[in-house]
Amino acid sequence: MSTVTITDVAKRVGVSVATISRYLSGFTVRNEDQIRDAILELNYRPSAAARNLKSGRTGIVAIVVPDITNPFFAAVVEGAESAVGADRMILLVNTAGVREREEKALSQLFGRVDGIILAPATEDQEGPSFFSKFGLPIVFVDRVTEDEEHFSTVLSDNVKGAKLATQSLIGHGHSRIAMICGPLRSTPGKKRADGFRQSMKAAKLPIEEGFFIESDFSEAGGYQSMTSLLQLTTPPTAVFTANNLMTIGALRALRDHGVKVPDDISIIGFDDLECAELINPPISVIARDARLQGAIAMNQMIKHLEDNGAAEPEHSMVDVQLVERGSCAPPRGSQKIRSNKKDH
Amino acid sequence: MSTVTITDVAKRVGVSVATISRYLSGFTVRNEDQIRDAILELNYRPSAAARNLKSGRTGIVAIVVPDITNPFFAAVVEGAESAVGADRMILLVNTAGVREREEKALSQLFGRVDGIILAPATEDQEGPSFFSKFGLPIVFVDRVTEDEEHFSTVLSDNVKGAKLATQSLIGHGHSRIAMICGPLRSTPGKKRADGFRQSMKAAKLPIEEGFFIESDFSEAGGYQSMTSLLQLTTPPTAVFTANNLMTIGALRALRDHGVKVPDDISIIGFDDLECAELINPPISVIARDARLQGAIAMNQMIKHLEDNGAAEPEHSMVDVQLVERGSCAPPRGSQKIRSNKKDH
DNA sequence: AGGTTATCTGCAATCGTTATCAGTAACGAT
DNA sequence: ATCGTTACTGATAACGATTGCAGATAACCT
Repeated sequence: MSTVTITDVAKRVGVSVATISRYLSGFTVRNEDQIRDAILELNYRPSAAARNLKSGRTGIVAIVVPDITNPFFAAVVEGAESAVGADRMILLVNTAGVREREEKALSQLFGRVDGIILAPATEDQEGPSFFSKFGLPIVFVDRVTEDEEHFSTVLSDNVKGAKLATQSLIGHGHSRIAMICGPLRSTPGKKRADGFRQSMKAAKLPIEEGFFIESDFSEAGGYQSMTSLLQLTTPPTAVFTANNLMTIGALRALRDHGVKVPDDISIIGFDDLECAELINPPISVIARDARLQGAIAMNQMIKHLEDNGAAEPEHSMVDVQLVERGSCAPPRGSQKIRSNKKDH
Repeated sequence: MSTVTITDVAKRVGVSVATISRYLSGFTVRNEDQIRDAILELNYRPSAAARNLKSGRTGIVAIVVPDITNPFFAAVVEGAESAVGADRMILLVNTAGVREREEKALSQLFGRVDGIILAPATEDQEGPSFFSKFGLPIVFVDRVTEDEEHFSTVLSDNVKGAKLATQSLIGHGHSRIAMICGPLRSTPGKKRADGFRQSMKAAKLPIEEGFFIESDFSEAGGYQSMTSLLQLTTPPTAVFTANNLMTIGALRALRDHGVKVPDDISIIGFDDLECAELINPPISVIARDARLQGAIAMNQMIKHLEDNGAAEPEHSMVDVQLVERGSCAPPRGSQKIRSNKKDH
C-alpha cells in the first residue's frame, strides 16, 4: 500500500534523491546497478502526478468525440492513436452529442492534458474567445471555427462529397431527389447540405416540399426521416443520406416498408459502411479516410506541442471519393440515357 | 501564457491562498463574491496536476482495449463512459492487439489513473503477480485471471453462447460444422472453442480435419479462414464464426467465391453486427449487451475507488442470446426434420 | 464586562519529482 | 605542488495545491 517514492530508493542505495532522478532521466551515475536493483526490489514507479506538476506537461492528448460507437469517430480515434507515439497517451471523451457534457469536459480537461483534438457535436454559438481562453492547443476535426488563424483544422471535403453524391443520383436520371441531412448547426451538416443544394441548383432541379430533412446523424433519425419521406404522397425516387448511421437507419426503414433498392428508390450515403458490400444491393457511398483524419490531427497536435505552442496553425483537407456499388439506378420506368451533365 | 495560479487569485483578492483553496472546496469564506470575480477575471483554473500530487488521486479511469474500431469494444467503452459520472474521466488505450503495447501502456498508466478496466488482447502467461504489483484497482472485461479473488471481472457467457450457436446449426440438421475461432490464448477464444467442442461432442458429431481454425478475431483473419475452408475437398455445410469482425470477413469470402448463404452454407456469428438485418440473408448471431458490460465494469471500478480499495472483488456475468435471422438453414439436399436434440 | 463558543483566517508543512547550484574527487598537464 | 578539466554528487528550492494548527475575530451568553 505504502507508495514507494524516489526517496525510498535513494535511502536504500545510500545516495541522494537527485542521483536517482538523474539515473531515471538517463544520465550516467555511479551506482547504476544498485539503483536498478533497488528500483526493481522496491517496485518503484515514478509518480506521474509529481512529474506533471514539475514539468507542466502531462503527456496526454484529449480527443473529444460525440459518439465513439459511430465507426467514423472510432476510426478517427484509432488514427490518432496510431500517430500518438510512445511517450504520449490519449484521453477519450465521449460527449454523447450533448453540448453540456462537451463544455463540462473541456473545463475538466484543463491541466490534465497538453492539448485537445475536438470533433464536433453541435458547435452552436460559442465565439472564438471560448476556445482562446483555454490556452491549450486545439485541433478541430471536421469543424470550422470563426478564427481560423488560431487553431489547426482537419477537414474533409464535405461540399465535394455531397456534390459527388447528388451528381451521381442526377446522373442516373433522377430529378426527384431528397436529402436526409445532419444538424445544420454542425459543419458537416451544413457543408453537405450546401453541396447538395449547389448540385441541385446547377442541374436546375427543384428541391421539392418535404424533400430536405434536417435530422441528427443518428440511426433513429435516419429511420424516422426515411419513414416520413415514404409517407409523402409522391415520395422521392432517390435519397442522399448525410452520414453512415442515417444511411443504416434509412435502409432499415426501406426494408420495413418493403421498398426495394434500387428498383423503387436509389440511395447513396456519406461515409462508408463496414458492411456496405455485403448488403443487397451493395450500398454506394461517399468514402473518406477517417483514420487518416485522426492521424493528421494528432500529427498537427504533436507539432504544436513540440514547437511549444509556436507552430503555425495548419489547415488540412482530406479528399472524398465516390464509391459506386449498386444502390443507385435509373428511376423506375425511366428510359433516360445516362446524362453526363456536370455542375461547374 | 503565464499560468494563473491560486496565488495570483489570493493576491488579487488580498487574502491567503488557503482561503481561496477553501472557497474552491466549498467551505464558506468571507469574501466569496470578490473571490468569484477574481477567478473569473483572471480566468483561473485549478491545476489538476497539483491536486493529483496532494491527493494521490487523478479522477481518471483507464480503459484498455485491443481495437476501438471493433464495434464491440466501442460499445464497451461507451457503456463505461455512460457510467463514469461527472467527476471522473476515461483514458483510452488502444493496444492494437499488440501485447508489447499493452504492457508499455500499463506501466505508463501508473500514477496517471486511479484504476484500469482491462479488456484482453492476448493475455498469455503473465502470472497474478504481474497485476498485483500494480497496486491499482483493475477490472477485467471478458478475461479471466488466475487469481480471481484479487480482481473483479465482467464476463459474458461465452461457453453458453458458443453452445447456442453450435446447437442451432446442429438443430438445422448440420453435421459437418466448422468453427473459425479466435486466439486460444484469450479467454473469449478459449471459451467459445470450449462451447463449440462441448456441443459437438454432446451431439456425437466429429470435428473434421481442418474444420477448426484458430484465427485472430480480425476481418482479414475471418476472410482467410473461410477461404481455406472453402478450399477443402469437402467444405463444411455450416460455420460458426467466433466474433463480429471474422463474421464479416467470412461473409466477404463467401461472396467473393460465389457461395450462397444459407443455400450452400449456413453461418452464425458471435456478437451482433450493426447491419446484420440488412444483409441478405439477415445474419443470425449470438448477441450480448456490450454497453452493459462496460457499464458494469465501470460501476465495479467506482465501487473499488470509493471504498478506497477495500471493496470485495465482484464477478459479473452477462447473458447471451441467440438471434435467429436467416443465415442458417438445413444443409443442401437434406430432408432432415428439425431435431430438438440438446446437449445438457 | 468577561467568558465561552463558533467561525473564519493565515502560516507553514506536505505531496514526489526535477533543476539549479555549489561543491568534491580524480586525473593529466603545467 | 598547483591548476584546469572532467564527471559526478548532494542539498535545496521550486511546481501549485491542500490541510493541521494556532491565532484572530465576531457572536453569543450569563
